[in-house]
Amino acid sequence: MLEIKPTQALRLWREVHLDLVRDTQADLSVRQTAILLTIYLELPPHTVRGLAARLGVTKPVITRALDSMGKLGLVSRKRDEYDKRNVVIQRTVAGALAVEHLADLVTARARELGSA
Amino acid sequence: MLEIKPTQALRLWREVHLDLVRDTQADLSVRQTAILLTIYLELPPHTVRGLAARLGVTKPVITRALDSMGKLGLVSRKRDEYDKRNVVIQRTVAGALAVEHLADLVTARARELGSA
DNA sequence: CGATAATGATACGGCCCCGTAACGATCCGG
DNA sequence: CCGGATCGTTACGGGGCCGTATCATTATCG
Repeated sequence: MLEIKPTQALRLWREVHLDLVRDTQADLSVRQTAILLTIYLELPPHTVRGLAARLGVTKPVITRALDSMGKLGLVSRKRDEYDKRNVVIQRTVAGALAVEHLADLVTARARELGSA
Repeated sequence: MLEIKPTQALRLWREVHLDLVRDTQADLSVRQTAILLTIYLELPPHTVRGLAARLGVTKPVITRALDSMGKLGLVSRKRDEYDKRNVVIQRTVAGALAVEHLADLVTARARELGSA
């Protein structure tokens, strides 16, 4: 349970987004961010279909997001050996670092907030 | 000053992003979000050049963002009558509502967070 | 005045994402 | 064994955003 006022929420959101813009690297879309965090916060295993249902989007959205985030080294894919139709999405070191970095940004900006 | 743990920060970020994905409408980019919130949180007047400098991006980025957000009715533009080179960016009712809606999302999700 | 600077907009080529529809591969039930 | 269901991927047409370079308009200053 975390108490936060509307004005604080907006300032927090803005500051972190400014940080993300300045971070030349990561320019993930809203969808990609939601996918990445779901992979790193929810219990494995993760599948394309599962993520699509979880986010309320179509499967190609997940496939493409995994393609692009895979190029960035944020996630990786592996065929499920027991049901070769499935693909298991796996975490990577780079992905874990990116998620951790995001957490740092948010907590740091939150700490700076006045009570207004 | 707002105390928030890294795990809470990530869960908050994820939940709000999931909400944004499900909100069929707004699919603003990170840059657009930063621009919108800057316009609505910082004191006017706002200019293209000022926003570009504030965000550390080039002017065309701002122009294009204003184009697309203008189509969505989130902001509007007006020539500065005292220096006709300048364009003054103005807030709109729809934009204010969108910002307020975002604040609601963040505060609501924050309130749901456990202490983990 | 005229030259220079400053502002925002536009043109271009490139890349990424979207939704729909179709596809190959794999599993499963009769 | 084979037809149908399920999985993830790919193809297609369309649209958006990017960075660089350039532009027209307006202001400034000698």
